[in-house]
Amino acid sequence: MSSIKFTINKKINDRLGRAGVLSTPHGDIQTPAFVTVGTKATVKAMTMEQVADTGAQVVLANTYHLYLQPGEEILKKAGKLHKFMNWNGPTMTDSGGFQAFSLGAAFGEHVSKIAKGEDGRIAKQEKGEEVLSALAKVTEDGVTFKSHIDGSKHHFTPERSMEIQHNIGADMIFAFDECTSPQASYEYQKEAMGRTHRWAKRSLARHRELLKENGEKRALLGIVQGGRHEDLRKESARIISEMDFDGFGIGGSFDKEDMHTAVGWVNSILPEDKPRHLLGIGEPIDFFGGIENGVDLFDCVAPTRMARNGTIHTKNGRINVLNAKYVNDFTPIDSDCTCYTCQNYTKAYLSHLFRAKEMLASTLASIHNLHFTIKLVDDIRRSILDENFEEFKKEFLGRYYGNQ
RNA sequence: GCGUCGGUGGCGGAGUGGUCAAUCGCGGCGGACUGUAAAUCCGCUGACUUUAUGUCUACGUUGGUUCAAAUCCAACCCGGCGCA
Repeated sequence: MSSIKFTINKKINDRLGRAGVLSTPHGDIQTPAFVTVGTKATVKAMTMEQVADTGAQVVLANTYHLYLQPGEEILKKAGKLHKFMNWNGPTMTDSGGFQAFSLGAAFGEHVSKIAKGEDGRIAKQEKGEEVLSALAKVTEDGVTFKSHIDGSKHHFTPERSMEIQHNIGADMIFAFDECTSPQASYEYQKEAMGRTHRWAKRSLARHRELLKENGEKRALLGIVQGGRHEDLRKESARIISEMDFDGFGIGGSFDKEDMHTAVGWVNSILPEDKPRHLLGIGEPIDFFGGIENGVDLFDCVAPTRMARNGTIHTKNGRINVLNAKYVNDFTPIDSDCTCYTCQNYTKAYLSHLFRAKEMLASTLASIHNLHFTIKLVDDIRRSILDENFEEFKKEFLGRYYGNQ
């Protein structure tokens, strides 16, 4: 029996989208929901009380980072992730599979998992070139990482990822997968996808053994890959669906233009009664496209990373508070926003903090962006329940992107 | 007053006869960021325009040496330090 339970309360007419509740051992998540990223068991620049105040329901940490520092034994001794980081709500961990990409093909390159326009350069991995700077190397057995902290070598296998994730102790964990570059060829995407499927099976097997051994409650989500190719995405969705996962992640690379179409291919195949998590996606426009195509959970570093770099969301689009025009702007970021930052501080003050390189700048901006993002997904959820998703989508997108 | 060192772009500071509108850092202006290698990274930053292997004005001031000076010489102005 699964340790999580997913209930659908309402669907969008003629679409894959739905609003529901995902019950975990540490509480319920109203879906669709944005999952706050706290990679190293901390949401950068914020205390967990501040994270909770933004409306966050669930936090996701990373296996690779916590394995390197402070190490799984410390997490275990601390009483697992929840206790260690002082977060009593639901948690997730990513498997380390994304680092096969970010420390591998993407290392030292200006490549994101989202390809924009005709970004069709050939990836190094398919030219057979050893990338001198790469810190990750993929084989059938797993991924060998060179620590970005001290250069030491570490080998991750699906089995090892499961062991570490059980030691970290999140409520929902992910199968070990390979995230590929959008620049990779069809052949490479196919090869990597096959490997991810074999790793999914191994992850599931080891996860089951560990559940028996430790008697704990933990859900495992399998990950669909296949890049931007329809046949691969559908094949992956079919194969991963056939395995007995508690839920699903949709990972890998996309073209910005047809990301949501690709998500739709996958979600029309995945079983309807289990939750789906679109990995690493989180710009405002993406939530609408993802949700109407059947996504229940999103996680993304964008809100907090952009905040630390001075880019802030407003209902009228994003702004860079470092721009000269905000030096003398004594109004809040967003007059309607109910977050702590908007209730108490002005753009001029944030501008000053960023220019002076004061760390409070990161904190205040993160509070706002996180609140904005979480609330946006929550508003979409409400619009599904109120049966006015389309109106809300049109209104929000018109205002947010219309002024750009 | 004498001696001595020094005066370079918004600031700090390279350069010590030609390839110098002048390394670099800071500051300024703008951009990027999508399962966090990230409080990071990338442009631009004398003026003008047809934004170019383009024109012009620039290295305290004035004059000189030289084919050629930010770089050498002289005087002057200003600043630091030392001695009176």
